[in-house]
Amino acid sequence: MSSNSRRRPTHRKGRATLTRESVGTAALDFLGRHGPGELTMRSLAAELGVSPRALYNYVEDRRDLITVAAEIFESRWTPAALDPSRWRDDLRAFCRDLRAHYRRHPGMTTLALSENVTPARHPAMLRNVDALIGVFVRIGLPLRDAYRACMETIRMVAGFVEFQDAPHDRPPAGLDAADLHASPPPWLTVPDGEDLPHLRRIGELDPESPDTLFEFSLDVLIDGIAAQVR
Amino acid sequence: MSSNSRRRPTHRKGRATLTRESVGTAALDFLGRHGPGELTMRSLAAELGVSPRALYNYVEDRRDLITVAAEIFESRWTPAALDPSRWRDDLRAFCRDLRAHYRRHPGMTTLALSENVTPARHPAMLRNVDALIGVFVRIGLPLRDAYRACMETIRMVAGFVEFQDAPHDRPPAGLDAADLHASPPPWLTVPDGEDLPHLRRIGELDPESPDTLFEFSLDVLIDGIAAQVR
DNA sequence: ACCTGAACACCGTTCAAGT
DNA sequence: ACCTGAACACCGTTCAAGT
Repeated sequence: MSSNSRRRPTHRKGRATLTRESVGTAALDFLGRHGPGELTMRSLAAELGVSPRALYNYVEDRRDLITVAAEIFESRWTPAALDPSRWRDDLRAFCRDLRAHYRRHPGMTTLALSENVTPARHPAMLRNVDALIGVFVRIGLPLRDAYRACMETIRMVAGFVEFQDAPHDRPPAGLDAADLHASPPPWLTVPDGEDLPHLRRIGELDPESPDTLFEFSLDVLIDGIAAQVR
Repeated sequence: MSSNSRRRPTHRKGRATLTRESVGTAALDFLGRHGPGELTMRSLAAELGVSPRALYNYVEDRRDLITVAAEIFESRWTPAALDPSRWRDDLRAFCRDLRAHYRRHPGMTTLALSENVTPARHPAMLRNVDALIGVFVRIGLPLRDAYRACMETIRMVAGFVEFQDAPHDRPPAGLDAADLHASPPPWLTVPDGEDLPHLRRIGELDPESPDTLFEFSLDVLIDGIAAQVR
């Protein structure tokens, strides 16, 4: 009784009371605005208007903070349903949406990885994964292959965002915009004296947007998965 | 004349003279033995038997150090030639070899990414990329698709190593070995009260090795690329 | 119960000085 | 030319003390 009726105060000294979840949400939203390297206990505390020490009342340490942020990140992913009868189109839309989701917090995956945070802790994530596996089963994949295809799908999208979109969306300081939107990227410019005929010809093509590159990756993924159905 | 005949000493105080390349090599090899988070200017200097300040005579800063390490990493990748007439088998072997190469220095890609180091700086890397594009052209892909397929191939392998192999090969402290080699991983264990039929059945299958999972990814990739040939 | 401020052991980087 | 050692501004984390 008393433990239920006596509620935690919702405010303290003019600002909202911190909770484990509010701290994690703040960390996640911080990642939407700044690079992962800028997320420190001190900078987050400053943004919340408390001392760094205060955060340790809600998370165990920096690794735990990132764990909470990753969980909230997963809970915010609400994909559309997948209809097995038109799975190709639906899977394409599903992946486009997942890409947009990852892209909202660039570096989240890499950060969790570098901090040894294991993903898929949130029930919503498990439900989404289960549904994706279900579609692959329905189109005729054996259960094990359906699981593999699910992992491959998520890994492809996450890899595309981390390796392709993240550097594109948050250019490293000291590179001008023209270089960044070029395709092939400047690092594929052929050095003098090298005989690299294909790269040379690609350099002469119109630059390509990440979006059309992503569509090609989707073509490969979807056709590749379809080929596993026997 | 004199600037050529007067060579740099190869040793100093009993240890080999440092160079930009030897420092980068040391950093790369350090990544083969320790996690990326352990690679600091101070720890690397200690391993080389010099003061941290000494490294700054050869690299500009930590980011530059990682740039050099990444270049040497690329120069060490010596893939076998690809024969267009049996491109499926050759591409499979090519990717297995590339995976092994990445795996020798887990975290190299993620580290370069988090430090905003742009990849593909070494001429050897450019030659390998050009050759891979060449095979895709020879099997009938338009040049632009050949370039896309090349990027997709490398990104798939890099993503697999960083997201799948790296956590597997270097388990986070505090997880026992049994959990790690399970498939599905422990984070896909179905919580009580949740109705996730497919995940539940997958949990009952025999655990799967990363190697067979990688072969499935290769099946999807190769069949998917083949489907783009018209 | 939850906070602050000082402190500790790290880190990257720079300065001044040695040889 | 290349090094060392001290120093500075950071970081994560902990301690002791406040309210």
